[in-house]
Order: sequence, then structure tokens, then C-alpha cells
Amino acid sequence: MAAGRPRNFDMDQALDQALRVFWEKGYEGASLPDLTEAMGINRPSLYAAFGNKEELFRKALDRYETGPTAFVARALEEPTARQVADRLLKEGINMVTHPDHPGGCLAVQGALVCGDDAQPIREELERRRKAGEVVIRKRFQRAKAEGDLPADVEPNDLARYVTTVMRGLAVQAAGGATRKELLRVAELAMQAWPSK
Amino acid sequence: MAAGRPRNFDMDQALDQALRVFWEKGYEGASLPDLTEAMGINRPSLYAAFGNKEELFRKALDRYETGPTAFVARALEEPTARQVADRLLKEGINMVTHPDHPGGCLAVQGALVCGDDAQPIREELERRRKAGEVVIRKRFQRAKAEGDLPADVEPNDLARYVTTVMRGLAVQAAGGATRKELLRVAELAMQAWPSK
DNA sequence: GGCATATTGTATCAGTAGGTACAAAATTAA
DNA sequence: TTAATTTTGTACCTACTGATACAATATGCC
Repeated sequence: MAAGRPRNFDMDQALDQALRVFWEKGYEGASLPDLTEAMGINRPSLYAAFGNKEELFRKALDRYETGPTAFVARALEEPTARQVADRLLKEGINMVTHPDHPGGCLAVQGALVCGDDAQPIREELERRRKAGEVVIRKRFQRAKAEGDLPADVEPNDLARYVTTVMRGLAVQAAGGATRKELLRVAELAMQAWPSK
Repeated sequence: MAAGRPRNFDMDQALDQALRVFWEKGYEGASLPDLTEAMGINRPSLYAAFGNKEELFRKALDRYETGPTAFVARALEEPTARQVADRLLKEGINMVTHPDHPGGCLAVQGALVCGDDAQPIREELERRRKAGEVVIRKRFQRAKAEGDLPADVEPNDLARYVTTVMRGLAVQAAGGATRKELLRVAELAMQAWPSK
């Protein structure tokens, strides 16, 4: 089979740059010139390689989930529910305030609300946020089955609590809060943990 | 003084509609046609009465703060810090899930991140969020001076904690969480309150 | 009524949004 | 070397963005 002219950019590197732009400006706020400049490619190359803006965002989002947010899966492996929650908060803070990439969380600030055109993206992000909540809930359900949580505690509520705090932390980080400030918040948030 | 042709719309009513659109779609996501249609006026009337899109947003934001978010000032009047926090969370939830207006919080979803043009708005919202945090902090500082909080507790941290949870609740509400779900979260969040 | 003033509606502006046509360039297969 | 294939770069498209010029209209004051 024939080969054709080779592309002179790395797809993953370009995607990382697109991710950075979407993260920093949101889906709507990221313009095609913003993206092509950061990715170091021109418009037709972007469309040939990634489809369109919406598909590019989805691919950047996939990369976001296998990269920066991989800490969630790791945190779930902690032995107790309490340790899971503690690590989710701490590593979450580490992520949303990490100096190597934009502050905050793409799943929150990518398109929390938006115009009509971007609604599919808003819904996609909402779906993924929901999915993140579900894996945490399942982990806490398991914890309860293992006797690791009091009988009168709803894993559902606990998962929603941790998730809600994490999203609040993400908003704070997007606004410039420091890691140190947010770690104090996490410490307080963990005071709510049942049966200390 | 002469009068000229009277405007045939109510400024406050129009502003309320603009507020609704910005709340629902964010600053960038709200287009001029979105705004004029909701406000029931045409473009030149909008510009004559409110300046431009940015000024309109600022005026809608002022109205937001004297209307939907007025619960904050009321909550601060509660006798104890604990009651203040509890009421902030509960009334905050009531607000961000109220059926009479869009879900979530304008100060969070109006422009958490955005493109270059909207940066002034993003910064304005960040300023106002910060100001909201400050009034809560001051209330907790007073509480501490009054012996209403343990000596080893930082009012600063407590204010940031409450604020962070409220913002998390706002994100959840923007994503469609119900009032009932969020009240369970608030209940858990209050478990963290010092010296029960 | 006539004048000054202010708002309305239409029609339009320049700039930018996302997206693409098309030819030149760079590769592999034959 | 030639043919087939794929990417690149330029130039461009349509639609929509926020914003206005201007004439028509509606008021209060004299």
C-alpha cells in the first residue's frame, strides 16, 4: 500500500497542546487560531488529523482522562474508604494546582454552561463527571460491604460529598487558589468523615 | 427639560432577562440575538440603554448580587458561626437549584475560564467571588472573637471550606443535581464543623 | 403647532468564527 | 522514472460576532 507525504507533527504532542488550550480557555473560548498556533500546525492539517473542533475536544478530553485525571483510579486502590477519600482530595488538589498545566479541571471549566452550538460538549462533560462520581460510589459501596463504613452511612451520599468538594476545589484553583490553601480545605473536609 | 420618545420597555425587567441568559449560557455563550430576543428589545435599544455586552453583563451581575445572592448577607446574621455555615449551605442549595431561574451560580459559570476578549469579565467574577469569601471570613473572625469558635480554628480556613463546598454545590447544580441530593451533601459537610 | 430631545427599527459594518478547495510538495510502490 | 497517495500551505467561503449610522417616530416644552 502506498504511503503519501508523511505528516510533520506528532499527533499526541499536538493533542497535548490542544488540551492545554481547551483547559485554559474552555471549549467556546478556544478559537481555531488559538489551537493551530499552540499545536504548531495549520488549519487543514488539524481538520485532516482530528476531524473538527468538537472531535478535537473529545480526543483532548480522552487524553485528559488517561493523563492528568489518572490519579482517581489510583486513589480507589487505597485499602480503606477513608484513605480513598483523603487521597482523592489531596491528589485532586495536586492536579488542579499543578504548575505544569492550566489550573482547575477541564471537566468542570471546559463547558459548565455554553451557547447552543456547544451543548453537545456540555452534555459530554456532564456525562463524564457523572461517570467519575459513579466509580467513587462503587468503591464506597464495596467499602460498606467490607464493613469499612458504618451501616447507617449511604455510600451514595459519601461519593457525592467527596465529588462536590473536589469540584469546589477545582473552581477555587481555576480562580488562582494555592495548593497550600486548598490542602487546609481538604483537611477540614475530611473532618466530616464518619466514625472517626 | 425635554423628554424625547419614551422607551417602551422596563429596564429592570429587561435586565432580569439578560441575567437569565448569561446565567444559562455564560458570558461567551450568550449571543446578542439571544439577549435581545429574551429582553424583548432590539440591538440599538440594548446598546443605548446598557452600553455594550460587557457593561450589560456587569449590570446583570449587580442585579444578581442584590437579588438571588442576597441570602448570603441574611445568613451572616445568624447568631452562631455554625448556624451561619449551615444556613449558607442550605440557602445556597435552595438558590442554585431554584426552579424559577437557571441552575448553578452565575459567579461560577459566567466565565470560569474564557477566551482573550472575555478576560476582564473572568477577572471581575473572580474578584466578586473573592469578596464573597471575605465577608464570610470576617463573620467567622467575629465569631472567634466572641468565643463562638475554638481557639485553634482559623476563621480563614473555615470560610474557605464553606465557600469551596458552596462552589462545588453550584457545579453539581449546573449539571442537574437535585435539591434533595445536595442537601444530603450539606448535611455531611456540616459534620466537619469544629467542636460539635 | 413647532422645536428640541430621546428611542425605535432597519439596514449595515468590519472582524472573526469554524470550515474547506485546490494546487504544490513529499513520500512509497512499481 | 512514473503513478498513486497523503499532507501541506495559501487562499478563500459562508455565517455569525459585537457594534452603529441613520431616518422615522414619539414624547415634553414653549
